[in-house]
Amino acid sequence: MSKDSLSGSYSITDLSREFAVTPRTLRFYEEKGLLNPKRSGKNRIYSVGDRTRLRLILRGRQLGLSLEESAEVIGLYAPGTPNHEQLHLLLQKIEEKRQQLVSQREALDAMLGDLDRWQTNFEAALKAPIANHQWRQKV
Amino acid sequence: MSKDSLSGSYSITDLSREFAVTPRTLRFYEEKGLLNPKRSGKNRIYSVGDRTRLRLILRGRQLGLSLEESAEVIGLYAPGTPNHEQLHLLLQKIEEKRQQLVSQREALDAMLGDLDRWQTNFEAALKAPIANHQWRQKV
DNA sequence: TTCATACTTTACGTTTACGTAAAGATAAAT
DNA sequence: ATTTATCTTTACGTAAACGTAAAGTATGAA
Repeated sequence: MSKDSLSGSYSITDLSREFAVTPRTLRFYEEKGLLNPKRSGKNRIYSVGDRTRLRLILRGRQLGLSLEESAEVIGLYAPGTPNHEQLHLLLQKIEEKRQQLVSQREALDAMLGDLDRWQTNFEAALKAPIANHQWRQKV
Repeated sequence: MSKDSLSGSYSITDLSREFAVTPRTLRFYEEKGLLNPKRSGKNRIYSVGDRTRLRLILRGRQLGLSLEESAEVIGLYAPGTPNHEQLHLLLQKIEEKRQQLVSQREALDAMLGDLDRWQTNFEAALKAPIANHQWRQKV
C-alpha cells in the first residue's frame, strides 16, 4: 500500500516514515487509544485527521508530556460537539496544562541563561589562559 | 540529624524535604553518580555544593532531561580545573545541549500559542452558545 | 510460481526513574 | 530501659514507551 496523499489516506509506513517513528510506535499509540485509523481488511488506513493527531502527540512528546497527558490535551482538540456543561471542565484542563507549560518554559529560560553565562565564562577562560593578564584592546 | 544550614551541611531528609523528593531519590542519584555526599559514619552529609547540584538535576528533570543528560550538563558545572585541551569539547557539548533546549522552547511556544487560541475559541463558544447571535456591547 | 514487500497479531524483553518493603544500626527522648 | 525517629543497605516491584522476534497473511513483480 503506497502513499495516497491526494485522497488523504496513508499506510502505516507512510506515516512512520514521514514522522520518523516506527510502525510499532503507531500501533502502540492505537493500543493506548490515541489513534483510531480505519481498516482496509486488516490493514490500517490513516486519515488526514489521524495524521494531525499524530503530529500533536509527537509535539507533546518533544515537550516531555506523557502519552496520557497528550491524550488529555488532544482530547480537547477532538472534533464533535462537546456537551455544553463540560466545556468549563475542559477549559479548566486547558488552563492547568497551560500553566504547567508556562512554568516549564520559565525553567527552560533560566537554564538557557545559565548555559549562556557558563559558555561565555569558558570562552573567556580560553582566550585568557593566564590569570592577571592585561587586556589589549582589539584595535 | 537536623538542619545545619549555617555550617552548610544537610541530612538526607533535610534535602528531600526542601526539594520535595524522597530520600530514595537522593540515594538513587548518588547510585548513578550524580551526587557524592560526604559520610559521617554511614550517614550521608550533603554540602552546599551537593545541594546546588541537586537543584540543577531537578531543574533538568523538569525540562524533561534524562538523568544521563543532566549528568552531562552538570558535569560542565563541575569545579576543579579542567585541562585546557578539553575545554573545546566541553564548549561543544554545551552548545549541543543549548540548541536542543532552544528547539524545545520553540515547540513549547508553538503549543502555548495553540492552547491560547483554543482557549479563546472555547470561551467565545461559552459566551455565545447560540449561533448568529448579535453582540451587545458591554457598556 | 516463487520471491520480495508490506502488512498483521501475539508476546516477551528493555530502559528509566524511582517505589516499596525488609531487616538492622544508632541516637535522642521519655 | 524502652520507645521513637532517623538513618543505613539490599533487593524485588512497577509504570511508561516502546524494541524485537516469531509466525502468519496478502499482493505484486520476475
